[in-house]
Amino acid sequence: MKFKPVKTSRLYEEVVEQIKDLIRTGQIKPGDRFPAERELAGKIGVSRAVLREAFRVLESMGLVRSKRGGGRYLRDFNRQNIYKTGDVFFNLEKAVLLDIAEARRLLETQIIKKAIDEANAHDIMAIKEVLIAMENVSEEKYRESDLDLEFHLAIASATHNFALYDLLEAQIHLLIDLEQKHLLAPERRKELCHEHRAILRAIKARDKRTAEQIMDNHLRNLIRALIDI
Amino acid sequence: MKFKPVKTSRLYEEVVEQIKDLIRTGQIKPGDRFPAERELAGKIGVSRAVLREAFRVLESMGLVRSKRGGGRYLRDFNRQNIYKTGDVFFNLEKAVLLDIAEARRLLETQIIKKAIDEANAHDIMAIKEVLIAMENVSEEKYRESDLDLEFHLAIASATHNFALYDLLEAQIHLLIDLEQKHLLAPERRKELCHEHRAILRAIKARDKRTAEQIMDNHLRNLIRALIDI
DNA sequence: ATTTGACCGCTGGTCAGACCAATAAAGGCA
DNA sequence: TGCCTTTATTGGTCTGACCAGCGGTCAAAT
Repeated sequence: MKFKPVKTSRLYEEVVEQIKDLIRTGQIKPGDRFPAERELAGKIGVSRAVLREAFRVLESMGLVRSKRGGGRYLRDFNRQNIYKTGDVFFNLEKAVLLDIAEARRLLETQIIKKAIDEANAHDIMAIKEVLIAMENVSEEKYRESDLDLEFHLAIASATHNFALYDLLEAQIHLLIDLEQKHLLAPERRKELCHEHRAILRAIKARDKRTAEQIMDNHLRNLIRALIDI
Repeated sequence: MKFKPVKTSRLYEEVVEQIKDLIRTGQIKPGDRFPAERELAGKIGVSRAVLREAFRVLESMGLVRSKRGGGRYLRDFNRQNIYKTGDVFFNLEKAVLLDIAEARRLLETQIIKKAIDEANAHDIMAIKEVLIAMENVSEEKYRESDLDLEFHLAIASATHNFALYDLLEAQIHLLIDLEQKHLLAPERRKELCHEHRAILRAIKARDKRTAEQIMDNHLRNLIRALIDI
């Protein structure tokens, strides 16, 4: 039996999203001042307390600066740690995405080598399972799931270094909507499976050079596709 | 003239810190329930509103789970993205620190190569300036500043890829108290300058192999020191 | 004896209104 | 013109109130 996710009943979360939308859509730009607390609360239709809770969260993410007596301002967050800001940037500029994808490529070429050093039979089995699932699952289910990403994370997991895992996870998270768009074409899926299989083979053979090379190429393809979008 | 950090005039921030302390010191362990809102507010001596703002922040970091009618619980955050949880873990276990340091090593060996590809004269000058400052600054000022870290960040900056920069910055931030402890011995400082100078030389010569090798060794030293602690 | 359902006390969620403190702009004075 | 005072505005905090979900109690129904 499967049930649907229950709706979140937290007002402040919704408010956070609304404010993030203001930022995303550029209705408020870095340096701009937000409407006064009381006014904004009235417009959104929540109490001051709820609005403040929302702003606290944004504040702790470094997006907003509050000045008593002054007002609230959107900080200049572009040149700021994107990994804390999180999912504000749903539509990152292309140049930023390219940077992230490139960083991921460099990261994963290291991860695959480390994984080959550290992986045990159990790890390899886990990777294999993800791959098999990806090869055999129905078109529809594939579209719903992140099997491609899971494959990469399974490898990161095999490093037995959770810092590397977290790093890659954060990286992938920022690229996720992109992947969804690009990686789901049926013919691309076949290619992916092919490349994944080759990677797994190299891992099994403990062949670092080959594995690194395939992984590197694998991710360069992603970057190339990104450029074409 | 240097001044001490100004005391934060935000109550909720202080409360966040207090709660983090509860977590750090293990007075509250994953799965445990927090005291009821009203009770806790009374004990800390703040209003409910302030306490709630603090919990919102912790909640948005994934540390706490609130259940209406149930209570607030500390989540099981060890197996969770450490880069969002941030500075909760001031005293990370050694194994975790080793993971982070290792991840940093792998990251920086990539960064240095990328930097050599992308650095322009201005970037190199910036790196050089940090190095010179580190060589000439007085013992006392050195102890106060993060010149060693700045050197590494200057290199990351030379990649012209801000994702890489952010990644390294986050990584370093997690190790910062460690560095402070270890890197400040006067004799170690000389070594560091020596190694840094060699790195800069390799960058100028666009010699990737040498640069990578020195950097790798540089960071392996850090890891070794970590093990000895 | 077991199930059902109403009830009650606890918890977090939300609200409205009040006052304080820092800020910035308007106004007054030299 | 330039400095100082005043004042309206803004965020910061507190209080007390009520709502809504959760879990246990306990009696009525089966």
